[in-house]
Amino acid sequence: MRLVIARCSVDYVGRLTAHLPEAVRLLVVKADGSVLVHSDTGGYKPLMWMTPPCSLLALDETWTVTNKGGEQLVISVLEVLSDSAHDLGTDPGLVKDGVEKQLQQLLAEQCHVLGDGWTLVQREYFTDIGPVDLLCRDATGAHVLVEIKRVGEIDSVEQLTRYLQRVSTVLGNVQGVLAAQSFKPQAKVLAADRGIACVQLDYEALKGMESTLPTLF
Amino acid sequence: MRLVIARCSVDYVGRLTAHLPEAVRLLVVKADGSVLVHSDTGGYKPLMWMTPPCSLLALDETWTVTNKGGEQLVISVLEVLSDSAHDLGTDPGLVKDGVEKQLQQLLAEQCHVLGDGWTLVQREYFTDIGPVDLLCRDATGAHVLVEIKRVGEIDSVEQLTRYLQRVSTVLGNVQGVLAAQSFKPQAKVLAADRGIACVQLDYEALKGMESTLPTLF
DNA sequence: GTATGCATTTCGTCA
DNA sequence: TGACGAAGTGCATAC
Repeated sequence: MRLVIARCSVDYVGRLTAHLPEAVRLLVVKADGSVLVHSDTGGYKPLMWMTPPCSLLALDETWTVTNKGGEQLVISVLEVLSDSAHDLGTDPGLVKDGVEKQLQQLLAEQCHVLGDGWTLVQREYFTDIGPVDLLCRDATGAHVLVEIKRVGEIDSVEQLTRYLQRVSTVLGNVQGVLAAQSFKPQAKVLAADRGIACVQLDYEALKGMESTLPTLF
Repeated sequence: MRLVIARCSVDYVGRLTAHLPEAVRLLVVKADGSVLVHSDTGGYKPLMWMTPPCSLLALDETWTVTNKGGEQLVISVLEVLSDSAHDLGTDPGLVKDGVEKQLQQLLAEQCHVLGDGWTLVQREYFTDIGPVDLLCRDATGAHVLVEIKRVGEIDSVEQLTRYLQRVSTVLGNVQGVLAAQSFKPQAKVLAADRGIACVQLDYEALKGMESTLPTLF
């Protein structure tokens, strides 16, 4: 990894065209060839960048980073204030505890929180337009499709609507439930309009109940 | 901006929990307090990060970055290989040439490319569920709603469908057109099913015609 | 390789 | 400030 602090101007020509006027910035050249241009504010996102695979050609003060798609990042390095290289080795990668996946698993184990007497038929129930998070039966034995999100938005309602239409040709009349930790107002309105129930999830409560589950058996 | 190359392990507890085993990485502390942890591969996105506003507390080998929302990034700095600070000053920010906005403007000026004799009624036609990109009339004087995207996807069809339903109560029968530079196959299928036309846009041609327009008058 | 859906999405705009 | 939509979205995974 090469780190350069330099006064520079940058131009990007690709999916859009963009220009950075002359200023002092951090240039990061990673081992995989990717290049990041960072300023001292606005965390996370580089001002400009090129994702791998790409190649860097440095001729005098002009660095040109080119992509397979023909996108180009042209950096005019006007003054180098610092330039260092470091060998970091390969990164073991991160271990993360998913969000929606975990919600899905917790709800699969505890789908009674969606309604009394509800039972799980199948998790990741597959249709020809994609997998439904949960297929359940309510206390009367009727099928219910459950879509799980961290935030319930209008797209989630549309998605579930498509699943319901698709599945109804196989299972007959099927109810829909959108389960999420929070909901956007428009999503609630549209869901109500479509006859889809919105169930608010309490992540901590679900986790808490899960941890007590093993002791129950 | 402070740049540290260090052997470290990192933990994030917040919207999810994640862990990075010990390895050599780049730590970036920006002037606004934000912290980035980068490895030598996988451009653009940090392995872990904290976006501003946040505060960094460095006690011995343990750096703790805390967020207003209570999210925490805990970095165990085991060995410092390099540590430098640089004053970058404020960045003038970037100038970018929009994509969808520009497509919208170009089409507003040249909506005849959508169909012979078509005229623009209004750009950003406002409904109570959001603005429609273009409201036009075709050669017969019938109203047409135009939704413009860079890539036409299934969501675009759903969005336009909602607009059509909403607007039809005001303007009577209204046709819909989805205009984009490219289309996902499923979007085309759904659009056909909904009676919505898909028009493929040639960005370069639109720009070219625009540049010639002034000379025509 | 293309298509689909998630993301600690991030980031802007606007009511 | 909150909601909503776009992003050079990036990114993993399933087909």
